[in-house]
Amino acid sequence: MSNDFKPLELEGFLPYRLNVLAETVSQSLAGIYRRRYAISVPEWRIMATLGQFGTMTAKDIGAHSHMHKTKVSRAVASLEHRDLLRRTANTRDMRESFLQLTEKGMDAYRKLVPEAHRFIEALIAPIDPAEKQVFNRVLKQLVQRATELSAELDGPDAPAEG
Amino acid sequence: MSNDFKPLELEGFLPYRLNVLAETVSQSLAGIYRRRYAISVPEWRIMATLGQFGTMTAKDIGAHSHMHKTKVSRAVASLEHRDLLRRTANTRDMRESFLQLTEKGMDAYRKLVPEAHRFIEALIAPIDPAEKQVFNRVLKQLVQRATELSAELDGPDAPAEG
DNA sequence: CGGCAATGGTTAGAATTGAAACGATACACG
DNA sequence: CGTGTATCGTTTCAATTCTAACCATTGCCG
Repeated sequence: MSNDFKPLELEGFLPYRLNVLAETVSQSLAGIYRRRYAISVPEWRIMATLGQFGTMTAKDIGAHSHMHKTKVSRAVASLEHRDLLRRTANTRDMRESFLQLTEKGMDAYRKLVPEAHRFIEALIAPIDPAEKQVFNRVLKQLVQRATELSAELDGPDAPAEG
Repeated sequence: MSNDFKPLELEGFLPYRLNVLAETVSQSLAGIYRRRYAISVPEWRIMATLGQFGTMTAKDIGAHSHMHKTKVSRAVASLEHRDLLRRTANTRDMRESFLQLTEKGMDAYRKLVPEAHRFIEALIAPIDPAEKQVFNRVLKQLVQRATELSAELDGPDAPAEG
């Protein structure tokens, strides 16, 4: 067992840094949604998904927006309650229903999207375009790699040692 | 009113992507801490901070590790309860105390750190070294910019405009 | 000194979240 | 058909986390 102990600095530790960045960005942006439309992050994700695809089931929304089904369920209920979203029964399969934005929901969506774009612009303004591209590419690679690792570590193993 | 509506795709939306990455990475890594030592993320952050600096107050830990004081308070209590951390009164100011890892805490720390390093290695293995550097630089820029934006949006404003 | 605001840290209460249990529907298969 | 299993979505319960209130102590200033 090697005793060459490589120290760890939290502020340079990638998972920590990613969390801090994600949280800071999320908080700022969520503040915009919330202050102007009282929309939460889960609700925003649903609106973004429906705004993009028109009509979807709760399950598909969850898969696309990376959200747990209970989170989707609750956010959908909240949006429906506020007339931002409408359910339509799927007569072919009564377990699920089709979800879409109402006219009011579309209005909100059409106002939110440009604000989101502006926010992103402000965020990445100082980044060099070439580096931005690299960043995007690496980000994508990391997501893929993290997903693989997650599957590896989660699936097998777990021999409750110690 | 301009109708040139730039669509938004969630899967390409930076805040969303950052959240998904941070969460995936965090989950995987947290699984390692938890399975082997029953240590949570807040607890890990505290151990990492104390492992790096030796002795600190709860307030300083919070500042350094970007955690809310209640989170620090509870995680410290849990670590203390398990003899991984020790408090020492500050006789100069009885409101705070000095915190440090116990010998047992240091042992755990010394085992955790190499595992964390291995995890990071596995995570960034496929990334080109040059691009890795760029990624790091951009990541740092984004954190700074997000912090600025956060302060701007949070501090002033909020004139509840239509 | 003596009051009073500020600070470090804990505790209480409310909100958010995920796991597990559940109800309803659909599908497979004898 | 009729029974058993899988699936969609909701609800319930427990854990985590934030906001606020709080306690003890310190520092400021008259």
